[in-house]
Amino acid sequence: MLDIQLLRNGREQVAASLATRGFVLDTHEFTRLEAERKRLQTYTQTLQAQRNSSAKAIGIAKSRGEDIATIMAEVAHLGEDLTVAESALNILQSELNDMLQSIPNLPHQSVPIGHSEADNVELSRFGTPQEMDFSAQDHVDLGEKLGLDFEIASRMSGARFALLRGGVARLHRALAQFMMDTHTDQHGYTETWVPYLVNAAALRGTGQLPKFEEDLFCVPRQGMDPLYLIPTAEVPLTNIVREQIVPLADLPLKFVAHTPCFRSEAGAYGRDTRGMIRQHQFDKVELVQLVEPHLSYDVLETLTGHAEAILRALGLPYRKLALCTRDLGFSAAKTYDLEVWLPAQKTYREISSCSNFEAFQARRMQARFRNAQGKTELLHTVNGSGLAVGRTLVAVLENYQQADGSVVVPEVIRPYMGGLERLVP
RNA sequence: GGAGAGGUGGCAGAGUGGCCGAAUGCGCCUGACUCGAAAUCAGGUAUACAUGAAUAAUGUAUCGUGGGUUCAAAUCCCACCCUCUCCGCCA
Repeated sequence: MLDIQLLRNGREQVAASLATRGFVLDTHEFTRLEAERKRLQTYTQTLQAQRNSSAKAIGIAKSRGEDIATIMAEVAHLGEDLTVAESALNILQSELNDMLQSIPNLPHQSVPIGHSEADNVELSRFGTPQEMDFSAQDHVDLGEKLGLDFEIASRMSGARFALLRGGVARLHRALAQFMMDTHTDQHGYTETWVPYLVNAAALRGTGQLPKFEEDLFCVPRQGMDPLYLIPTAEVPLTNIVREQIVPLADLPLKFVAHTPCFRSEAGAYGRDTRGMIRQHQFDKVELVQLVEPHLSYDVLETLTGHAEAILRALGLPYRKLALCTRDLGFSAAKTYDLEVWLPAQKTYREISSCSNFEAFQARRMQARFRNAQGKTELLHTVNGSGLAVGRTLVAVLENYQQADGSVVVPEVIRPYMGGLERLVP
């Protein structure tokens, strides 16, 4: 959520900034709602002040045993007027709030302006795609003989699910373990285990609601509010500080969690239908940092570096992109994507997304810290995948495949595989 | 699932209809005393919003959440959420 002061004082600049990401801000509607709000709020508060002073006067008069009939007559009409004014104000404030909740974050000044994902800017590359003297198989063909099964999964769950068995299942687990160990032991994150079902308020806090309900799996409950399956551990990890005032000495807070993620992929019909690239359920290791505002852009760099460290350790070729304004997610002010090389597709595919949200999520969650002056101030939130485990499995299978259809286990993963060096069909 | 108890400021803990945004204690901040500290004494110490140039002033809201009763609600009524204790069930 944007600071409403920003909208009041700099409507046109805000609108111009939002336009670069393809969002049209209805400034007329905002101005209209604001004017109406101001009028109603001032009026309501005047009535409330009247009610309070009359009530006080009645209390005093009564305790002195004076006659209160005159004062009572004065306030006779007040209750009704107040009810009308309060409910009108409530309606208006929730309209204003709905509008505010639906406005995406402002892009940081360093974000390249662009009109589509083609305008994302490649910043760096690591590694060189391996020359193969045979034609590379994709992970579906390759994995079929190694325990990767889509057919069985689709029979029990439908499209966009996978079932792993044997060596591939173990490799998947080993990759996640390696990531968790690296981030806790070497990068200083606190291992965290979190709920996989969260309420609507938590999702509003990070920005998945109210606009993106169709992307989520909802679990209805008899007589209770529904819960949602988390689309990413960002939601529970970031909401750790919801409605908290964190002491300065505790910052930065650094959390890492390995969780399943659930996405309906409602808008992705026909995209990436083959293989494990786009699934309703996938595992991800997520990094979240909660930091002081002046540090958040430095932290975005180091956090992205933590994700890169995994790719480097695994020896997977990748590139780093700065997303352009149009490609930015709803809550993000700036995002780096890491894309891993997939030899069968002969292309780079997203495997991590690292973003600075500035105070956008913190304002929605009321997540604050006490600064050196003792004043409360909104935190900045920064997060990134470190990494998407399913896609990492795909990348390892495809990049480490051999002519005979076997797959070499990356060296750093072997200790997690009981020393196994190779997956053999 | 059954029975009971309870949710008040950074913390502890009073407050059962009216000068209660809330006693008192602890903590914290400022000052006095002191060479300095401790102890002691005095004062201060929530958040958000509105009007506003304002970190001025004034007003409004907030005692788990949402409704209701009333001129007036932390206090009375209803619903819900959460926590704790005991019993049952259970990975």
